[in-house]
Amino acid sequence: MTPRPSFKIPKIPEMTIRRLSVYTRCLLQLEEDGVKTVSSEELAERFNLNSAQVRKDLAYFGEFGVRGIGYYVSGLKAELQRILGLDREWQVALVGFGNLGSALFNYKGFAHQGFRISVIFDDDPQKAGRTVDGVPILPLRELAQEAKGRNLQIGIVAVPPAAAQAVADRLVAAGIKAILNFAPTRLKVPKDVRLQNVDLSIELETLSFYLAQVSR
Amino acid sequence: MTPRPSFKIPKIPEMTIRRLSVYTRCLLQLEEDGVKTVSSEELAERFNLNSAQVRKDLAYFGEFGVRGIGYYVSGLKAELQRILGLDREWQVALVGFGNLGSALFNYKGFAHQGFRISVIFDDDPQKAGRTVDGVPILPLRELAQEAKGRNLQIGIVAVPPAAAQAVADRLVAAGIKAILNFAPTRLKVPKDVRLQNVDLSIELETLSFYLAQVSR
DNA sequence: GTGTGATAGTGTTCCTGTTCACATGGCTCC
DNA sequence: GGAGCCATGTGAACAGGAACACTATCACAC
Ligand SMILES: NC(=O)c1ccc[n+]([C@@H]2O[C@H](COP(=O)([O-])OP(=O)(O)OC[C@H]3O[C@@H](n4cnc5c(N)ncnc54)[C@H](O)[C@@H]3O)[C@@H](O)[C@H]2O)c1
Ligand SMILES: NC(=O)c1ccc[n+]([C@@H]2O[C@H](COP(=O)([O-])OP(=O)(O)OC[C@H]3O[C@@H](n4cnc5c(N)ncnc54)[C@H](O)[C@@H]3O)[C@@H](O)[C@H]2O)c1
Repeated sequence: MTPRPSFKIPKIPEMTIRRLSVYTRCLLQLEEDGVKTVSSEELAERFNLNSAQVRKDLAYFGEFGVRGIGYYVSGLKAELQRILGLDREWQVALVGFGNLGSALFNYKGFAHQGFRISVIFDDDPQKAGRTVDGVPILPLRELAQEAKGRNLQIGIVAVPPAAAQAVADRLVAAGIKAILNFAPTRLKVPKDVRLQNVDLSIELETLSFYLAQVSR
Repeated sequence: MTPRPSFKIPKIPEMTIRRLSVYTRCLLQLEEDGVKTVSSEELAERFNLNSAQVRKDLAYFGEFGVRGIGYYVSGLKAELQRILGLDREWQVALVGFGNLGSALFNYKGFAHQGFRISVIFDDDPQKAGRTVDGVPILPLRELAQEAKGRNLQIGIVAVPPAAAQAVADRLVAAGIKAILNFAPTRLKVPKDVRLQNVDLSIELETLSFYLAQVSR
């Protein structure tokens, strides 16, 4: 019944994955600083969370630690990068090259982690046809053929809310299995497509809720 | 002991607040479409979640519904906006006017929800001193005095990771109680300051984890 | 005014994720 | 080579949020 490979994966909590990401970043820093080993306790206090949490998160994927010592920084870093799929390059399609889309494109941090925006789609005739930093901007209708030719694996949706579902449908139809959505819309996608939403309004409204509470 | 007003607030789950935000957006749409009432069931299926969830979320704050009918769209919308603090205008300070900062500034959606970016801080001498759309860009050192004069309540951190903690410290020192952080850094702030992080690397890495899993 | 149907509100159960606590087991030093 | 150390890995307790199922309540029809 499960579409997952059968050999393992005892169901990993979503939050664990997010923390792995954070640990990885921390390990990169530690490695740079020349630190060789780190304990779950040390790692935990940097993010003020529980050391058992850290151990449990890591133990989902294997026994990376050494009792009495801790974890070897570069070994663990490599393991986590492999687990998170950061040991390879992902081809990313950016859809929507407006305010947000261009900010994302110009941000160099993603490329360092192996996320390569190799093509941009935008239906604005002023933009489509141009090239930025050697990356072509194409009309959305060319998505299907480009997806295959470029082996696109991740789609970023940075178009206005009204266009978001249509764009997502196209991405899905093109065989893309992972979508990062910035539009404030609840997109419908098939179960085998992983959807991650970033909704800045929610973040701001959480803040204003808090402020409204304390100022009442 | 609790700094919260004593009359109510039986501890609201974080996720409830985030959902209120989503409900509000949906209600705005429904109102626009001329829909007068909506049931918890209808509301729930739009986000594929449970109708009991919706009712419980709303019941934390009062009895807004009418049994046998559902919720009156515009009444509920107004209530939720009040609860989320969207019935007033918040003064927002944007720190860092680079790729991301300018995308956020140019986005008009926030202003409609009452979040007004009334001043920008950036230490780049090429930027500081200028004005964009009537909003001044100032060096960070002027934060303290501006915070009082402009009654700044929310700070957005959009500077490089290395500068983020220093900026956050300044925001805190200036009396700002709510911070939205885009830098991939775990900021340390006092307990009475509400911190909301948006970490796009985590979102992308969650996607690549998923892709790496299924392709194994 | 009363009956009926529909839906909100809520106590309880269930389940997932977090924390605790301890036994396990590799490393080091004598 | 054995003893002691010390941080890991993990089963069990705990907590908090989500789902369920039931009861109370309201609108409306007759
Ligand atoms: N900019 C921000 O800071 C910000 C903040 C929060 C949310 N968002 C959301 O992110 C999304 C993008 O925001 P933005 O500010 O970049 O908007 P924008 O209007 O600046 O850019 C949208 C781009 O999408 C393109 N586009 C429109 N329809 C398209 C289609 N069907 N196919 C291909 N391209 C299409 C447009 O040509 C334009 O270039 C929006 O959904 C917005 O709500 C943005
Ligand atoms: N742009 C993106 O899409 C993106 C994506 C993910 C994360 N981020 C994060 O968001 C933050 C901003 O990214 P960006 O791409 O806009 O960077 P950027 O370099 O384009 O802009 C940073 C701005 O901050 C200003 N600044 C630097 N130090 C400052 C200080 N001490 N005080 C005041 N201003 C200062 C700089 O002058 C510059 O204008 C970074 O932390 C980055 O990691 C950005």
